[in-house]
Amino acid sequence: MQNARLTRDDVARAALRILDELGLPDLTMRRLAAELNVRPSALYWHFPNKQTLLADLADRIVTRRHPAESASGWDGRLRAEAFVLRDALLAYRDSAEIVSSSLALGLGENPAHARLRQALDSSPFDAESADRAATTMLHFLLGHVSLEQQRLQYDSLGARSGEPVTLESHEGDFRFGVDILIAGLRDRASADSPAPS
Amino acid sequence: MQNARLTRDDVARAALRILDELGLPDLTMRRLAAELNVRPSALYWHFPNKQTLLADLADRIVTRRHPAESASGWDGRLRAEAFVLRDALLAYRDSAEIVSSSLALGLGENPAHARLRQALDSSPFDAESADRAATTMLHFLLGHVSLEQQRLQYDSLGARSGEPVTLESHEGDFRFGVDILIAGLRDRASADSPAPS
DNA sequence: ACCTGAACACCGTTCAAGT
DNA sequence: ACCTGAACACCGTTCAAGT
Repeated sequence: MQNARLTRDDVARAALRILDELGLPDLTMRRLAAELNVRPSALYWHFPNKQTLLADLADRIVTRRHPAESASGWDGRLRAEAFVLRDALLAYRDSAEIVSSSLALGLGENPAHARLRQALDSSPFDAESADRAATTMLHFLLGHVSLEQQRLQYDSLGARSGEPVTLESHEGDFRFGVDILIAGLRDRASADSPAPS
Repeated sequence: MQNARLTRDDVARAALRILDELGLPDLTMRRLAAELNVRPSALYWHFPNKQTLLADLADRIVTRRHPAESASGWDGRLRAEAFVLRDALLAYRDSAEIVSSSLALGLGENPAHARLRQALDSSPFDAESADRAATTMLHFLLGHVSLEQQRLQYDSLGARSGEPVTLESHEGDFRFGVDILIAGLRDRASADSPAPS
């Protein structure tokens, strides 16, 4: 049972395992070290601190699924990207919270934003508006999935008042938000480009 | 210098003071107790735990400013409510994060959601759509202000790459999102009610 | 009713020293 | 280069006991 040398990758992957087995609150440096048969201080050779590790996880979670290519038009692509991102987030417990806080800390360019932004490259919006549109979508998306994941955990834990809150209802809520946003963007696009007045 | 008996209200108000003087990370039960010249365990007579205290703060922050009445139409009211909520949040440091996590924990009906929802009472949407619309707006709003507050703190702390990020640019981003959302809702409202096809 | 004292069971992080 | 040992400076929470 000799331990092979640890790589940065080993650490991140073990962290992801703990994350969706036990959830974010139980993803402590000490727990992670124990999982890797190593003393906690060893982790600080591979990552300068916990925040950096979490940012790395956020990247891995978001990058896992690749962009949807088939959709047509900037609106179709933006919509497809939003759904793919939601799927990617739903694959790991508490992922939305991790991505949100990494976004807030602003460590590097956020890949989730970059992908939504890219879908808008073929749109009639100027760079500033495209950025804002991507940000608006991202905020809605993270807020929605964050809440969805918390509800799932609460429900599985038993105690919840009233309705069971089905998966379909969550997807319906999500579709509603995405559709509203895209309809609003289409409206602005047609107001901006053909009639500068 | 005799200490008068502590009330629940005293605790909450001291917490709010610490919050916008030092920020959420420094709002610990031990620091709060010290501020009130009391031992940490004393706080647990007034609040069962820290989460409940934070939920109480979230309520106070959101309820501080009262709803805008003057706007006309459900869209005008929704827009006004969104701007008032943003103002209320900007009045306290890290408030968006507190409101978000209280929302996630789902302690009681969220007052922020209730106010956005109320603005939609006069809209043509059915109850489910109105709920979804309010939720969508809330997610965007909290995500936006959360990021805005983090950026403000980062900038004031010095180290930041590139642009200074002005207050106006944040307000522009916010207006953009709100306008897109409302345009999308108007679009759906006119598609739903007059032409069922 | 309201609070203290003292403990329990934890955290993230640093850093000299080992191999 | 990679890790241990040991410490530092903290957390939230509980609960018997005091007043």
